[in-house]
Amino acid sequence: MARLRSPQKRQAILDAAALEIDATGLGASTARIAKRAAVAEGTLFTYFANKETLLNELYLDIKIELYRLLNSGPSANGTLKERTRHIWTTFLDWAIEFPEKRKVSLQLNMSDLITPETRERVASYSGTVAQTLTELGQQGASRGLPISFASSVLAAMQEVATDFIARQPADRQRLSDLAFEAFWKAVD
Amino acid sequence: MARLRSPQKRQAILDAAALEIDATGLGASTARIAKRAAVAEGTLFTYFANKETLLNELYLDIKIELYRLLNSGPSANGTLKERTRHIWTTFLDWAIEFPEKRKVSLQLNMSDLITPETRERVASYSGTVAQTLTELGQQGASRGLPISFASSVLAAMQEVATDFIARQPADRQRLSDLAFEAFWKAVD
Amino acid sequence: MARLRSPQKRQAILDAAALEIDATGLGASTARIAKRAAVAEGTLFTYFANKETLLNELYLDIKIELYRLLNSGPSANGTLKERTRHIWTTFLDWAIEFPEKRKVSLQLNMSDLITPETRERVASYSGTVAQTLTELGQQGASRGLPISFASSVLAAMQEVATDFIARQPADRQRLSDLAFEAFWKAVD
Amino acid sequence: MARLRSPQKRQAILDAAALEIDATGLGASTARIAKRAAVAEGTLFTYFANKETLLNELYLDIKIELYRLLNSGPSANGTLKERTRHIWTTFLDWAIEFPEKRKVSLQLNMSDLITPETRERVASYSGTVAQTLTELGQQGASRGLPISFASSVLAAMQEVATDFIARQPADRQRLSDLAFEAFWKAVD
DNA sequence: GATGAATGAGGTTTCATTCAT
DNA sequence: TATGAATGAAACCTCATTCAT
Repeated sequence: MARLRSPQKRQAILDAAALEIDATGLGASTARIAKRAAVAEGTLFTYFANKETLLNELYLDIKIELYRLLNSGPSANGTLKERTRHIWTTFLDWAIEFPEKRKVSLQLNMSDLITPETRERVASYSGTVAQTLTELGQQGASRGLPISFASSVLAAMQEVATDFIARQPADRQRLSDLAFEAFWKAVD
Repeated sequence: MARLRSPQKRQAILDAAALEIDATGLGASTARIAKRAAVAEGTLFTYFANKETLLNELYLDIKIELYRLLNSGPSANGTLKERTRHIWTTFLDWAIEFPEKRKVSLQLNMSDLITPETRERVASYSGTVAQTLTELGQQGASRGLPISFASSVLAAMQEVATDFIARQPADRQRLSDLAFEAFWKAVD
Repeated sequence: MARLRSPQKRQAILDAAALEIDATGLGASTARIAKRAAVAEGTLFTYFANKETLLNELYLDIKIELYRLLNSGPSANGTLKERTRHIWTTFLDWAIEFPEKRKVSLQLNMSDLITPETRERVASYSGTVAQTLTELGQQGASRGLPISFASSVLAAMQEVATDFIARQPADRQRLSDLAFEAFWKAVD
Repeated sequence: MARLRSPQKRQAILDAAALEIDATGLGASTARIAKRAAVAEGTLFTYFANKETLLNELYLDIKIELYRLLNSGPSANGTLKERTRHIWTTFLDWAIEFPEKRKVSLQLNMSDLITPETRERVASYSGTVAQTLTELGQQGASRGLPISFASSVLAAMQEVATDFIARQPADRQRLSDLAFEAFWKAVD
């Protein structure tokens, strides 16, 4: 048997890519990513066929991690508001802890690089969160609006809240609470 | 920089840049931008010192145009809700009419290319809109939140609404109305 | 007006390509070709869109020059044998004088790089030579063989003769004469 | 080099190399050759010290096989024409049956990769064919020409005939006969 | 001022070869 | 011996910018 492909090395490349893209944008060079991951330039391409694939895998990796967090905890139990609140809090915790992942995810999402196939793969990891978001879209206030409208508003307001908390970390709890209540009034 | 020969040529380059960036991202080459603007590659650099400057000027140009629209109409009169509604509608009209400008503005805003100076210059064009947004941030529901929170929520929900209208243009009026009311509940 | 693209520079690149390919094969790098032509690496690509195009243009360039030589002189006059003999001699002179062009032409012809379009363009330069070769293919000895058979034999024997003359340059005239007579017996 | 484990594996690599070079030229990568041979990338280098060695061995392998065929059959008996005709037919059969080997052999022969040592080793396998070719070169028509001239013409015309037969396989026998007679007139 | 050819650094990717397993 | 991950030089090509015309 030859050397095995190392999951750690793969992850190191993904992590390096996130940091590098955070620092310099989607134009971040594969050479710099490899260097930051402490592998040779060519090694990157034994783990990812090309840069586009690397970026898609990075997006998937980030989203899977986020969904795993969102789907943990007291999932199916609780009222809709409680479950939505859990999503809200979990997302904010993640976004504050890993600002580079959040930023990279947004940039990749906005770019034309993410393939429909990757989006499908991402969706397959949504788990019980999807059910909560669907319920959210069927509430009274969303009458006449597409089902996914409420979850889009949730995502948008999470981003807003994250931005403000990042600027005023000391007020984290209060900002999170107030922003969530504002959100809830919009969709309830 | 001396006074420039042809304002039309300058604007042609900015317009071409917006279209090209919309099509291929911030990595759009100056050569392609020049070609689309029907000027020589070198000419671009007589109007803009370098690519970064071009992108900053493009951002400024887009924002100025948007602010000009937002500040037109029955500005100071009317209730806060009416004035906010005017902003909402005007933005959506603009975003639907010029999707490439909206997209480019978002991409530039998220990138690290826009300098603090540019942001200041942008702010200097905000006009009476700023007053309305300030009032919005001082309303009851925003108690305890930063003043700019409400306007950030406004911007975020405008984006969400634009996305949904872009996908269902036939429902434009209804989606706009319902989304605005949802927004208003959040901040009122 | 800006600087004009220089035909000399273009030709310098083609010449450098021929020498470089002669020395190291079709894998000759564009960097080395550019260096030998005394232009920057990037300059090569302002004259030729890519390496494949460069090689096709090189093939065309070589063939055009050869056809120009073959079509000069007392073309339409003389017997078929005299005209064929003119082709024979002219080719040998060229092949001995420019061995690298001959070799590169053979290598390119054998590779899969030359497009049908290039071959058509080459054919359009064949001029009166084509008429002579056609007549050659219609002679008695070629009965039952494709028309182009005789000209293929001519080309093949020219190559053989060139090889021997290259190894025994002192016997040039005699080898050429004897080889031509051998050829003529084959097709007459 | 010690005795090699598996002659089959060695031959599989050589066969794969021929096919791969036929498909993509001398630039064919060792990785693809190994893959086609169903061995690991590194294994290729346990059988051949490096790529250049592999190509030399491939050339030798092809030539040995061809000489083995040419030297089979009613070798020493028969007239010179009959023996030459045997070479002619045998070569054509081989070239039509293994077009990729013929093409690769030509490409390698023209490249600068084949060492003098390899050419010597090839020559050592020529067997009784060498005698026939020598006799051919001593015939009347070749007076004044190098001894090897006739055999070079033979090889050249075999190539021409092969090309035409490849394009008109239905006329194989007739084309072969006529072309051989044309050849014979040249050297007899 | 306008042009676009010229530049060479830097981008992505391939590749022959090595070497840990 | 066999494997295939690891390597980094080198390949082709793009690009922002300069500058001769």
